[in-house]
Amino acid sequence: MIKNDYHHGNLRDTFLEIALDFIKTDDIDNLTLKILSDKTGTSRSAIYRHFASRDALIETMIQGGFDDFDKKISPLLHDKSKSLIDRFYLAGKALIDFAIKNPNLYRLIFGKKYSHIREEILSIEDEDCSGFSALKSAIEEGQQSGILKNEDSHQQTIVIWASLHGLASLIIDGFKDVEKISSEVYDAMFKSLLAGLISNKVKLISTLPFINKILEPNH
Amino acid sequence: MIKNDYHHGNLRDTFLEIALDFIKTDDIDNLTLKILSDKTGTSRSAIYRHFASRDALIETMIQGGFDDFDKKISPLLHDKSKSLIDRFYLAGKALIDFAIKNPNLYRLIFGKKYSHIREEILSIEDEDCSGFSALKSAIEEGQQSGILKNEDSHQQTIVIWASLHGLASLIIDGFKDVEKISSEVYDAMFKSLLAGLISNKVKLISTLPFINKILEPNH
DNA sequence: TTTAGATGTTGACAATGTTAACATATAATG
DNA sequence: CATTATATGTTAACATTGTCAACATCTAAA
Repeated sequence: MIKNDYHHGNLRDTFLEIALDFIKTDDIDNLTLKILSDKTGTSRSAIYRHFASRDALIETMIQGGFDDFDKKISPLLHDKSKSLIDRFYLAGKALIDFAIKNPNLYRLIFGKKYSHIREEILSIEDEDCSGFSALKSAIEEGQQSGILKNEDSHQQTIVIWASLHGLASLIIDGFKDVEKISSEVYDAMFKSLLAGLISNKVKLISTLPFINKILEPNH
Repeated sequence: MIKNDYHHGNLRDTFLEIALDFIKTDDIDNLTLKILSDKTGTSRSAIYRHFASRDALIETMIQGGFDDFDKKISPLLHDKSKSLIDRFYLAGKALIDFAIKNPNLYRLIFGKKYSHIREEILSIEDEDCSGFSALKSAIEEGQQSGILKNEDSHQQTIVIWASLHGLASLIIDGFKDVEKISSEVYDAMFKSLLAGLISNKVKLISTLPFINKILEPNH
């Protein structure tokens, strides 16, 4: 391991750590190379020995962030020890939570500016690791077991994903009215989504009291 | 009117026009003062006689853009010559259309960066002009006439708004899969939202064949 | 006609991302 | 061990950016 006055030893990882730490409290646009060099005690151009450009650093951040995101969402949808409805509820809530806890990272991952990186990741990504794919699988599972209406699963997946993404965005993008009641609104949205998804031929049971109330016949 | 070699005559409006024209095809981040000065044949600092800063220009753009947006959405929801369901459908589609036709403006208006301006506009705005308020009124109208479930109208408004905003965002923020089938997904989302909203005690009729099909009892 | 105010220019500033040329450490090779 | 190639870091410069102060010019009011 290289480590002395001249060589830092692990600059690449340190830059990434600092950058990921930075966007916990500030927007990526405000991250300058000077901040990175000051915090590492290096020169402003040292970063170019480890990343082709500032954008390349950010793209690496996105890859890591996407991984974190998938790891929080995907397992919840795959967890067969829970009912399908519960899994949907918890995964959706996890998405909102992730956005609230990491607003700048969430925006970075799902925003327009670096969408080419996201699309690249999505195209390479292992099917079962992706949160989106996991949601689609769960929906198809529900359709096969007769719990959910038998409609185009890809469209259904997008509808749900879009709804959650929209709510997350409103919450973290400065819509104060929404931010205030984010928790209740998520429950309301889940109700609405469920009503649009479930087949009315099957009676469901959830372990979450809140959800059972929704599922009652004459709600 | 001031107009000669030295004085442009209407620089302020011209700057705004150029800027609004610019974001038809490019992101606001790429709009520099040099672009504005080159296109007007003025110096790079001329803008400071009309706007306190680059941000101030952008904030003015947002005000105008928000106006345009409201003018496209609000009337559709207020148009009592159409059935409530039709109004919902058309207003939602208009929102998606606006985003697709003006992606950079849409992002500017509803993004995080200038949310303080948006919040200020929303707090001042005439209730009936705001698209959000119009949606809320329409929902309450539906609740009173028994068409819609009688739940918290503010929450319902946010749920619908968030869903549409999420779909619009996915479409314009580089999710190629969603962009491809944006039209069909909107219809699917509308179905889903409707299922979550309508009271199952009342039979509805829409003039849109697509919607009537959804409303059939055993769909 | 004089003068105040509005509007535009010039030249400078610091901050930014980036690059080329140079410096120094480590690692590989003989 | 000595030599050399490679990796890593520094320095100094560059163009671009938003911004501002000092100055210039035109319009409009007194």
